[in-house]
Amino acid sequence: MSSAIPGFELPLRLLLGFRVLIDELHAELGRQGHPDIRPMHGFVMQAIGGHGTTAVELGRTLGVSKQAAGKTIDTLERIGYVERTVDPQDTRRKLVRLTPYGMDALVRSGQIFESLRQRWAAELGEERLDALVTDLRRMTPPDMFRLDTPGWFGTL
Amino acid sequence: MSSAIPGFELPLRLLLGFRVLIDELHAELGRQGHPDIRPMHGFVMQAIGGHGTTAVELGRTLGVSKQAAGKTIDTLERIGYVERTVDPQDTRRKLVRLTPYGMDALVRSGQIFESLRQRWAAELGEERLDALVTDLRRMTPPDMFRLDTPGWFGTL
DNA sequence: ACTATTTAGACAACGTTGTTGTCCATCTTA
DNA sequence: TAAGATGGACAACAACGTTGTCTAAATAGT
Repeated sequence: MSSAIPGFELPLRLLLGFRVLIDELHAELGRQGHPDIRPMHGFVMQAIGGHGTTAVELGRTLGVSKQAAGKTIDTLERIGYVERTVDPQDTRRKLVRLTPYGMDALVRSGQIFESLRQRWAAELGEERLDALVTDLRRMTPPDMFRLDTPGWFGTL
Repeated sequence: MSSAIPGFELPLRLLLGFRVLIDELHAELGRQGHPDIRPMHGFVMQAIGGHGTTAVELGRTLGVSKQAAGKTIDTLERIGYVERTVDPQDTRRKLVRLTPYGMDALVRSGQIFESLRQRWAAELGEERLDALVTDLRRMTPPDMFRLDTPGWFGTL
């Protein structure tokens, strides 16, 4: 299309593919009782994981400051996806844990992603989809959790 | 790794692949005389294209408000990548055009993307890379220029 | 031709999310 | 026990998005 130079297409298609999956995820999450969740939140909850974390730790995982992580936690707490509890071992720390509602969103996200993957497999064939993921795995860093994308794009 | 559910990997790898390419692009652009350019700017300049545009038109292309497009143009103007000229046909309109410096960045971006693509081809094989792009083209919308990604991610 | 509507752009106010700097309480270490 | 490191909160600021309002200019309708 408008980009005559073929090199432009590779990054754009990667981004578009990501967008399509995320948009479909959130459309479906909205139908399944999670209308307020935003793309970023899924990443953050994935980073929080099942065993909980702290603001500082979360900031490190996401590649943002502890203050930014704290604000995101504030938001997720406000809409009911996480809760803060004190750490009896270390009174300074506040453990951030997913609420049952948050766990529900995370589980559903996994299921929806799974069904989206199956849709891609039905369209492309399991073999080619495997090849695609395998090739991407080969060209990308091994630690999937460099999720500092919010902010990485967009800031001057 | 941490995501036990395989469906999570597909979107993350797509995003990671995009990130790797964009990060390498900007590292190289920095070396080639464009240290101040940001990921978003490449997209915007690509959207502006060779024949110029206006703030309203640019906003529509990028999927943001005309005010947001105007602010981005302000920034690009300040750092010397675009210039505004009046439209003699319509005195209300201000045509936004790439400066020679901006054109240089766009041309270099194309060349760098091209060499990155070649690196991927060397690693994966031309055939598999073609298959990857072909498959992504199949699963993504045809209009590559829905570049409203700045803001789409990240906002509550 | 005159008026009414639409359109382009500028300006202001505001919300969100990131940053850095500062401060205090608490844990760790020497 | 004293000194340093760490977790978290608070404030100030910057970047970038939004909506609303306003003016000037082009276009449409009568």
